[in-house]
Amino acid sequence: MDTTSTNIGSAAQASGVSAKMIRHYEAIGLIAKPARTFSGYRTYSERDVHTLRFIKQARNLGFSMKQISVLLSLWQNRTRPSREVKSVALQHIQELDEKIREMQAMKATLERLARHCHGDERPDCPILDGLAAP
Amino acid sequence: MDTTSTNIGSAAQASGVSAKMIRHYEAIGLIAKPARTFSGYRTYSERDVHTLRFIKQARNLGFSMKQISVLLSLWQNRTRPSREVKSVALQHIQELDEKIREMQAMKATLERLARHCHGDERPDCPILDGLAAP
DNA sequence: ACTGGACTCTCCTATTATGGTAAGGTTTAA
DNA sequence: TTAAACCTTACCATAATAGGAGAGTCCAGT
Repeated sequence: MDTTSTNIGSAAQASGVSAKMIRHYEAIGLIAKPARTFSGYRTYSERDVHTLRFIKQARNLGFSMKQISVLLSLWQNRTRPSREVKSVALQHIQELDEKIREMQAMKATLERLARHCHGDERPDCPILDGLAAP
Repeated sequence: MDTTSTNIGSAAQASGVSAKMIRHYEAIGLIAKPARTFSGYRTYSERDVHTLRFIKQARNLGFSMKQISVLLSLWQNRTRPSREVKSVALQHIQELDEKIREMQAMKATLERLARHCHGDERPDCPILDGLAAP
């Protein structure tokens, strides 16, 4: 293996994607099957590692694998219209926003219930009452 | 089956928990095994339906099944200290808060990237650049 | 040259909560 | 009586990640 090619362990180290997940991404077709050494070890070029880092960054921003699949092909397409990239991003922003709002609503309800709960030895509890209410 | 006992379909209807999930909750031991008719149909009392509604409400507030399991036994324990209920609730609020913050951070980053993306026919795209950056 | 430890391979299992399907038995209303 | 609508169990699937088992490989130190 030359200097510009590494095995899965150091590709994982360098990209922040676990070896386990690299194999998984290969299995689901997100990334291409890498070359193998004579003995069957996967080998990754710096370009491959870069791709993995791209995936990792996208995961860190909460994109789904499907979205990442789209982003990857746009990234690798030199003639993409940036409109398409932006569309994926905006859609994800909207999804995030919805989830954030849902969770904020849950949190607000819970805080209201918790505020009225003594939180001591006594058994009466507005939180349970709230959950049991119709 | 008398008037105070229903089959799984109407218990689902009345509680908002799908029949599928009712069976599942039984399988994982969250709820007790219900009585059965001679022919094997599950029968649910109003109390059972009330329990299912409790579970549904807790799910709506984002509690995990494990947390709901705890909440259920506290609910059914007349001598519970409300402190314990409040503790579960506060923990969940904290979890929600963490997730909300994570998603807000993602959203902020994405919005920053998207703001600088033309979103037209041209291929250059700060969003992809951001994802590809080290 | 040998050996042990670190690495890799594939395959299987689990997670969380939910939905679907299939094949078969039951109840109910017309 | 029969057809629709219900119920039963037993599978499989989802999304993304992690863990382990058992077997093979690579390398550094002896």
